[in-house]
Parts: sequence; C-alpha cells; structure tokens
Amino acid sequence: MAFAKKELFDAEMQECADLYKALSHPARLAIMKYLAETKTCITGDISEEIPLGRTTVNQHLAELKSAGLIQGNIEGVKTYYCLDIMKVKKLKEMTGRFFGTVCCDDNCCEN
Amino acid sequence: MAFAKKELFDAEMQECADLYKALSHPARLAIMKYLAETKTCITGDISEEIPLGRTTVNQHLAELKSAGLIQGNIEGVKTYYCLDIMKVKKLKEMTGRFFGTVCCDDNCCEN
DNA sequence: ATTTAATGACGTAAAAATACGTCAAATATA
DNA sequence: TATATTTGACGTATTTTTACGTCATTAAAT
Repeated sequence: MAFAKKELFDAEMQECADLYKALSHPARLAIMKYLAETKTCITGDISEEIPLGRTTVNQHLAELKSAGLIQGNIEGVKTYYCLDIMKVKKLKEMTGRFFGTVCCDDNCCEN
Repeated sequence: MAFAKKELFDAEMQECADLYKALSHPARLAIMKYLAETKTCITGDISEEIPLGRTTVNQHLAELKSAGLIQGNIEGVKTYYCLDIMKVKKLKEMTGRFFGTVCCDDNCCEN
C-alpha cells in the first residue's frame, strides 16, 4: 500500500528526483567529491576516506553506479571507480533548468 | 543498528544532502515547480495538481517545509504555501559549488 | 601451491520513507 | 447555532534505506 506512484510524474522530473536521491546522503556526496579530486580513478580504498564500514561504502558506491553517476572498471582484484562525466553534466543541465523555473527573483509572499 | 552516522560528515555536505533528499521525490519537485509558477502563494489545493492523496501531498509539503525550502502562512482555515526564495538561492549556491568541485572537464578514466 | 588482499553477493536488523485513512480542531458559511 | 470546509495530527501497512557482518570468489604475492 505504499509504493511507486512515481511513474505518475513527468519523466524528467522522475529522472531528476532519482539523481537527487543518489546525492541525498553525505557519504555519497563525499564519494563524488573524492572521485573528482583524485583525478586518477580510485579503487575501493575510498572506504578509508569515508567514516563508514567497507560494505556500507560499497553499497553507496553501488547506488551511485546504478544512478549512472559513477563507473567501475575492474582490473585484477581491484575495481577502479570514477565519475561518469556525461551523466554529471546532464544532471548539471537538468539542475540548471530546475533552478530556472524555480528561482526567479520576484516570487511569492511578503518578500 | 542502521542510522544517522550522518553527523560524521562535513556540515555543508550534510546540509546539501538534506536538501537533495527534500528534492528526491518527483511529487516534491512538482510542488516546487507549481509554487514557482503560480506566483501568488498557493493553498493546499496543490493536492489537485498532484496525482496523490491529500494527506500524502500534505506530508510532502511538510517535508519541504522542514527542509526550509517552502513556507506556510496560515490565514483562516487555509494555509498558503510559497517557496522560501532565500533557501532556494542558498541551495543554488551550494549546488554551484558542488558542480564546481565535481564537474571539471578533464576528469577520470578513458574520456 | 598456499596465503593474502580486494571485492561483490547475500542476509539482516533497525530506521526512515511512502501512501493513505481517520479524526479532531479551527474557521467560514448558511 | 448548525453545517460545511480546510487542515494538521495521528496511526498504520508496506517498502526502501542504512549500516554492517559473513561468505565466496578472484587475483595477486609468497
């Protein structure tokens, strides 16, 4: 009785919401930032940068990956993660559009 | 055993994550957009614009409000909702900073 | 060949989110 | 005053998220 009425909404809104959800945990923002800073794509020692257990961090990585914001390249035993720039750019554009509709200066109430 | 390690993270990251979480449901994005479009601050007949039950929409409104993205002014029986422009602008700025650190052009991997 | 390291898969407990129904309070309206 | 309207509070069932432990697999190092 409590699920997935989300398809009832506009497709772009849906996609945008999903991406914001992917970014809605500080650990995932930290991962994104870390991956952006260490230009060389980084392996799962990301866990050492994040104050959470290894499996939990892995879970967050999986979420970012399923949202399409990062990629993981397997090389030997290690998996190298990196940002998916294209997706990040797409998000940036959608976000721009969102703020375009939402953030005009003469909106609302007693302001 | 499964909660709130979120305080372990940077304050801005935390705040940013909370705001993205507020925007992580299409209904809430739709509400934001609707409030932005109907310049006059709008009452709970927002429910009629959103394909969800009245109480559910109310719940989403409460979430946006507790995130600080909208305000609700009570007038008689009715409650007039509107965007909190200041907060939206703050989010816009934080988002700008985020994309600043994350979205450089020569990042990562085989791109 | 055996040990070590790195990872994802799987399971799980606790918590939060989602979607509603029902109810009561407050305010208009008849 | 009685009735209708608008709303938030509260309760609840279901699903999803969060955080982690354990295990198995794969590959590298000894």
